[in-house]
Amino acid sequence: MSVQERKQRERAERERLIVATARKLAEQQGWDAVTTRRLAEHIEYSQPVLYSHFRGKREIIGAVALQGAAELATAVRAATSAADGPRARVAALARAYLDFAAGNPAVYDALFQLDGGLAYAQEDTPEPLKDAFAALLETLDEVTGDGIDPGLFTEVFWAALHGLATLTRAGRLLPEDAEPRVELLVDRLAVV
Amino acid sequence: MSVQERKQRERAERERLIVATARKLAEQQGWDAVTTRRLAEHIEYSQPVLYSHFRGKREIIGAVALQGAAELATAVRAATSAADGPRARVAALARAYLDFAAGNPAVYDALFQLDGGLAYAQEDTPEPLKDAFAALLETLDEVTGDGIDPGLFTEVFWAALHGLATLTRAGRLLPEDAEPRVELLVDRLAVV
DNA sequence: CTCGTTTGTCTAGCGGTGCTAGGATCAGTT
DNA sequence: AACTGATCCTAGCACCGCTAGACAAACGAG
Repeated sequence: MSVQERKQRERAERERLIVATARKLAEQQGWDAVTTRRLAEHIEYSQPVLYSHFRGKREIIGAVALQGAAELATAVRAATSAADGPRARVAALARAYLDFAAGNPAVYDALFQLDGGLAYAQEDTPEPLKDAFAALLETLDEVTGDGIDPGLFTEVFWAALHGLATLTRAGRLLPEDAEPRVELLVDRLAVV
Repeated sequence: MSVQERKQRERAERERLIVATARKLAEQQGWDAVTTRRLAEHIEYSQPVLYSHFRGKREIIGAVALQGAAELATAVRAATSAADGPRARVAALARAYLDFAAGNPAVYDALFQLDGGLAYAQEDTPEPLKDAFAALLETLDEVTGDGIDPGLFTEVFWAALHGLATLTRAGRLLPEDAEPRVELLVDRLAVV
């Protein structure tokens, strides 16, 4: 019995190692550099071992994405809870979101840019993803305005943030004007 | 002399064929299906011929992107010029943009999602890209509001549209509520 | 303690990718 | 008619995600 437990623990530990290594590698050199061969070499196992933990590369990306969703939710909640007043909370949320995207580009890609095989906006959406959306909604609910569904408003606000994050990171927007963009977005979208 | 001209014409024709085929293939089966081998087979030449026209796959994607930018600009201008009043023009712009993204997903990917090796937001940004941005700015300029730089406002509005487009296409947002989202976005962001 | 059995891991290989070197072929010129 | 240069293709490189099958280590039973 205890033998099985030890083995299970070791397996779980190795799985964590795989995800952490994939994430580190992606953060350092981009997801293109995260090949199954390189990943296997870094964890000091052979390639097929990866497939005893995950169905394929997609699932590994998905695992990193779920980690990222949890961290994003935490970051957003930490930022909003430290701000006073609805306007300040929304601005803090926006900055926290964009900072997360800029600070963890590979994780953000895993979440929203790459195919991690995760279901979104559905019943079987994994909990961390729902919770990240909930973290946004908690604060944005305050500034939704009359007659508007808070969920819909959150979607729109989120889309705007996502657009800013991705266009900036892809070089389509210059990062210098990030702050005035946030100010404008918050001033217009949020009903205070 | 005339011989050289004919050859040049034929070369240009073949280049158009490459881009058109890449685009069609991408639109039908996604960019993943656009491999140099498949593309070469479709144009009935061998693989290396592609490399006598383009540096690599990136540049082919870039060529499709430039085509798309021109069409996007045209679509936006057509939609806005058919609408009466600033509010209606902005709403028409938003719908035209999102329709374009939904109707030409592969082209939209080439433009904003994939690496086509194009420069953005810089001096040497290709003309079609600048012009597509200009097409947005022309209409959004009217509803920017006092004290705000129209360019900055256009960036923010564009980012919001881009977010809606990409999140919807990736299954992160359900397409059913597209219209109310547009309404909300226009009502809040545009100063009429 | 020894012997099957099960479990785990690795080596080797499949079909695919983007890209390129080098030889063959064909057109235009003299 | 022979040369020359442009043009194109065959073949191959190193890499990709993924998997079959051989092998070894660890386990439980007698």
